[in-house]
Amino acid sequence: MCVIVTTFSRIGTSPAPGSRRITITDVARTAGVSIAVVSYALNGRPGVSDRTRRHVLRTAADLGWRPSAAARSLRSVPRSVSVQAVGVAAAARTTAVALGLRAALDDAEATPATDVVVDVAPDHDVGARDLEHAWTERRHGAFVVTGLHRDDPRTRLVADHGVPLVPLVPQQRGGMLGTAPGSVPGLVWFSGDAEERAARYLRELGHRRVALLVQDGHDDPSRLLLDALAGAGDGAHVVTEEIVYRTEEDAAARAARLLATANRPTAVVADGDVALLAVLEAARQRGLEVPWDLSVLALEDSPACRLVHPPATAVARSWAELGAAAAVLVRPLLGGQPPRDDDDDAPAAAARLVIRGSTAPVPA
Amino acid sequence: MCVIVTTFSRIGTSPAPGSRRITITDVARTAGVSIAVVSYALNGRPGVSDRTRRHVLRTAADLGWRPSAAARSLRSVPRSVSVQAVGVAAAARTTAVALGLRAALDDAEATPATDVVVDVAPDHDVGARDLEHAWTERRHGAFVVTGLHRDDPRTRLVADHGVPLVPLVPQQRGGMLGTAPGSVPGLVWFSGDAEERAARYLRELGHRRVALLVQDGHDDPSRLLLDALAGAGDGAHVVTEEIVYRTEEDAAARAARLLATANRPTAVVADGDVALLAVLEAARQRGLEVPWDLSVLALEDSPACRLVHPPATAVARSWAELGAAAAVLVRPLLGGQPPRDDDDDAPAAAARLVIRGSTAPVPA
DNA sequence: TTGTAAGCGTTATCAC
DNA sequence: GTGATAACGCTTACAA
Repeated sequence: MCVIVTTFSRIGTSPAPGSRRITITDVARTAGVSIAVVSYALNGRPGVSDRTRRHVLRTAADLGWRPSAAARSLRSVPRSVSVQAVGVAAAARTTAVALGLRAALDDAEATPATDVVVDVAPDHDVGARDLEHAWTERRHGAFVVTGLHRDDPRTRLVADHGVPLVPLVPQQRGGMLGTAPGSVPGLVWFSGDAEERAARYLRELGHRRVALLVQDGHDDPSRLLLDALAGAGDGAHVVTEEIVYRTEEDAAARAARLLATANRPTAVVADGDVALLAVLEAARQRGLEVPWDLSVLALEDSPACRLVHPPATAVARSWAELGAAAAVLVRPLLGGQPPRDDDDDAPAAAARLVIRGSTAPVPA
Repeated sequence: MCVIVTTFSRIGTSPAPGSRRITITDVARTAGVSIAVVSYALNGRPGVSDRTRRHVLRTAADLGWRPSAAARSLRSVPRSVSVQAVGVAAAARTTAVALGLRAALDDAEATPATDVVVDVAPDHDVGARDLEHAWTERRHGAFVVTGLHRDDPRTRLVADHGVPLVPLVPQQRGGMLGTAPGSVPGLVWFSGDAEERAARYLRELGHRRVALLVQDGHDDPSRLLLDALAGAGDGAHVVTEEIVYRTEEDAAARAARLLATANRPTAVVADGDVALLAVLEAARQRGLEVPWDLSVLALEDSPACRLVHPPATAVARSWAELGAAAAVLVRPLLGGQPPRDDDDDAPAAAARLVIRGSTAPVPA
């Protein structure tokens, strides 16, 4: 990034702590050119002879020059991206997005390196405030958000403050967000119809009473699933029930209560590891054997899905892949260009249904 | 933060996207004072009359002024902290640290708000490079790291580049890091002797063959536990075995193999959710009943520990609390002061052993 | 108590 | 192709 540092001249040359920064002025003086030339050379801009450019690059590397993020941001769009995580529950997902994004951005031969950071907010409202502040303070050049839901306070930011938002939505296009009034430009979404396939799969297995166990305040690919379950096809009516939990204790309690009801669901959809484990434990307590007495389907694949018994059928979304796809939208924003408006070729990552052992036909 | 914005005058006044930033110059002009006065007033510095200060604050709020992070960082230490997460596995923990830290930093009446971000690196080496770059580019004022292990490349950064590091170590003081050659100043650690208590507990239950299932490349509170298990007390010798896994598949395979051995351990210590679930499933497969046939102890409490059956005995560390404790060391760094050297009153958070149903005496 | 002005390290616009 | 030089928004001596 920035400069391919031929580091041999710096071996053991630990810059005395507290010593003055090395600036392009130093590089210019050492190289015997003006700072303008150094700037051009360092940024790979035309207008410098190749000889000079090489010389400058060499000098900068020898001196151990590194750009000052602050000075740079003072004039142009900051070369950093913030990915927002709302709540600890979203940590793993957001981390994956950040890793995918940084890998994709690094790929580019683009000289100036970009920094990808995660902003972690306790809830959606604080998250919205975070974004507004970070943007008005010009801390980052682009803001990636996940877990947008209908009426998410963060949606308004793009209209109200012009925040360069890149929303990642866990659903295929045409979902609620694409058509909502506060529609946001520059969406990135998952391709494929994993939720619909999951719904069809459950229907085909004969399930007619399905419950969803979802965490409070979370985005709802669950809604897509509900719609798909309800939206007939073969005419058979599916009774659905959405159960919202807050803590894992709560999840356990609700799962237990759910399975204790007279006509309990024949299938339960869990929105994450917590819900999954809660359902499995509730089933065990009541002596229900998964999948024969109860089918369980997870809406987010994870190591836990693969480790529990039986391994859980799950919708697998590669958040890292989605983060990488987001790079296409992030890059122009960092270049100071306006967000793309043509949804048509919005980048996407594939979501798919992974069938494992936790789902089976309804017992006869 | 910064200013208590009496927002009534901004209702509906969405600053036209693309409009020029509001700077202290604007505030100064509107308020009819010089920019120096505005700066002093805004930063709560002495040298401004109360009347003027209120007037300036009021004007800034009315105008919707927000500081420019870049311009500020250009002269002083950036008012932002980076918390580094190495790998997705550390995501939840790091997120908790960040939340705790930001809560603690917000608490302070300190006028200038601080931004806490998470830097997520795929591995320790990239993490070290990240830190070096972020520091030489002066992106943040302080860097919090967790999961330091012996010979961690990041340890050298403080000596080599003067990086203002605040390491969080998951052990009580006097552990390996405190005495290692590359000793780092300004540690924050957990108080209490949870690992030793865990070891003592297992010994008291009669366990003499204990295995540890730990992820590759992770920090080792496990080592503390091993030492404590080995370090006698009652003379009885405890045979320990450390098993390192990489992926969750690997964990499952190794757990299965471990329990299939002739004289399998009577207790297994898992370093996280993945290891815990792997062991539980391996036990189930072999028809071993936890805790009667096998005791399981987790080295990191989590929702999963509370949801599995039986609920897992675990060492509970409040990473959020530790993050909050770190604020004490972070604050002076953001003020441009040198790191504290007196380990003596290093802040700490409590780690404790939570005994649940997954551990029991060795069968007679 | 307030104002003026010199930086901070870049980028960008000019002349040369 | 290259070199001065003016921004960028803020902090901080120092002068008034």
